Amino acid sequence: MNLNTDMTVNRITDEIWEIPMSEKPGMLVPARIYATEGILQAMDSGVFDQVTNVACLPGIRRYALCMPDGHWGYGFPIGGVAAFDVQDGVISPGGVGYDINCGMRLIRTDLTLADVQPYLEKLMTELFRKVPAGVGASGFVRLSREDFGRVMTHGAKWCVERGYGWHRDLVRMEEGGCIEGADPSIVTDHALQRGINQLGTLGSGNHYLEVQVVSNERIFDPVTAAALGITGHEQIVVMVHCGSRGFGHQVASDYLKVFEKAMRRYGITVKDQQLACAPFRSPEGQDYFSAMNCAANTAFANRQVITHQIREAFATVFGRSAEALGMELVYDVAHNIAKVERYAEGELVVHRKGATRAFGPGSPELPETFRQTGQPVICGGSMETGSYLLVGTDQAVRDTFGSTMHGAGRTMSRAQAKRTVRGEQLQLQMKKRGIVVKAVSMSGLAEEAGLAYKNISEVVESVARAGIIRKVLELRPIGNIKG
DNA sequence: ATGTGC
Repeated sequence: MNLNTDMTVNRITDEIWEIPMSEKPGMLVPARIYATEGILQAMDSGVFDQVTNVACLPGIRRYALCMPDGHWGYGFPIGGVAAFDVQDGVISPGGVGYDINCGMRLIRTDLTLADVQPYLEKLMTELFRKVPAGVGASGFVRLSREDFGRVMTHGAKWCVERGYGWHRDLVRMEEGGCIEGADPSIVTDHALQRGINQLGTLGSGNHYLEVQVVSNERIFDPVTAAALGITGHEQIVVMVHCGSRGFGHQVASDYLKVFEKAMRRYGITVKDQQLACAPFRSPEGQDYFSAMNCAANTAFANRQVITHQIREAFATVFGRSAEALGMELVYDVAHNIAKVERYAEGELVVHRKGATRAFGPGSPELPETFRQTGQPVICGGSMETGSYLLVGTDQAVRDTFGSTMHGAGRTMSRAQAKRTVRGEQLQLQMKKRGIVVKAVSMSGLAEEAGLAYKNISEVVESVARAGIIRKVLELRPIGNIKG
């Protein structure tokens, strides 16, 4: 087997690979990578280096994990999962990522492809107008400092109370769209200033809003699909990928600085400065956790306001209310977050960075709505290929701290993609293939070309065979809004 | 990801 590492990588099963503790001095647990052999061989050397660095962090339990969409990231690999004991373990901003509570949202409709096709251009124009996108974009919601504080503490709940969306949306979000223990007083003024005008904005990079169609022949589990509101027949859905924008970015930057100093104070050494961390129980650790939760709630709120704007755009174009169009939320799930969860080892701080929670039907944490199906997992592919709706399993809870993959995962750097693809040409080609793209930046569009990403079907297949999700259905894009 | 640099 030809891998991009000199380390010993042992095959545990066809989809689970383990790097033993003997491969790097200081490893406290083995590292495990979930991937088919093909995907493992394509993984960059950074994944092997970084996942074994994570395995050296104080208080880590069981394994440092990486999902099949994994690639090199800041300190931790993107696709990384690591759980630390709440008593003797650490919390690390690099294990969450700069975009705190970057996540996915899926909205169903009663519309079909035939209903939407004649109005697709008009719909995408209206969505592009109603959902501000691009670096530094401001939203339509004007907030006082007090109100922004409530967004930080109440998340999507604040939005719903202000008329941005429906009360029944809340049950269809991880944590009900509102994480407890967010204290706005420990957020810097700088972060507040950056975030206060960005509610309801998409952002840039790989963030997008996509109109998709359910491929009838690609419904793998019709019973679960129906339970989640998707019955097929070329049904139209809307997917949103975005996070906490400048606010979360500033929170991450602020605490990385704090943690670099704190590490010296607590005598913690790490393999890479980007793994800066602090004991979870320390004042610094608790402050970051609280500030991170402020950003996480802001991201839930951001996706909630965007949902409101999407519903308005559809209502305008189709001349019926969003309720009449059946625009119910399917689910909203984070893929950049740290959370305290209980496992066999006790209470752990589970870091998921480019990894999605995937609780199975047996999880008492899940609301009644999902106790039969398991928790929905939304995986966005590249804008040229498909996306997936999956559900978590009880095996994921046992094997991977209730975690799975989050998307296709890059194979090509942004710079390389820009050298290979021209945005204008890509937009034209996609139009010919029936995908209408509205983009703020043409170079940004080129960076997100499908050829820069792994084959999402193979990535999904890895985790399906490993038993840490069940496949529900695949979605195909027909319209995309990009920052 | 990001007022895409301290």
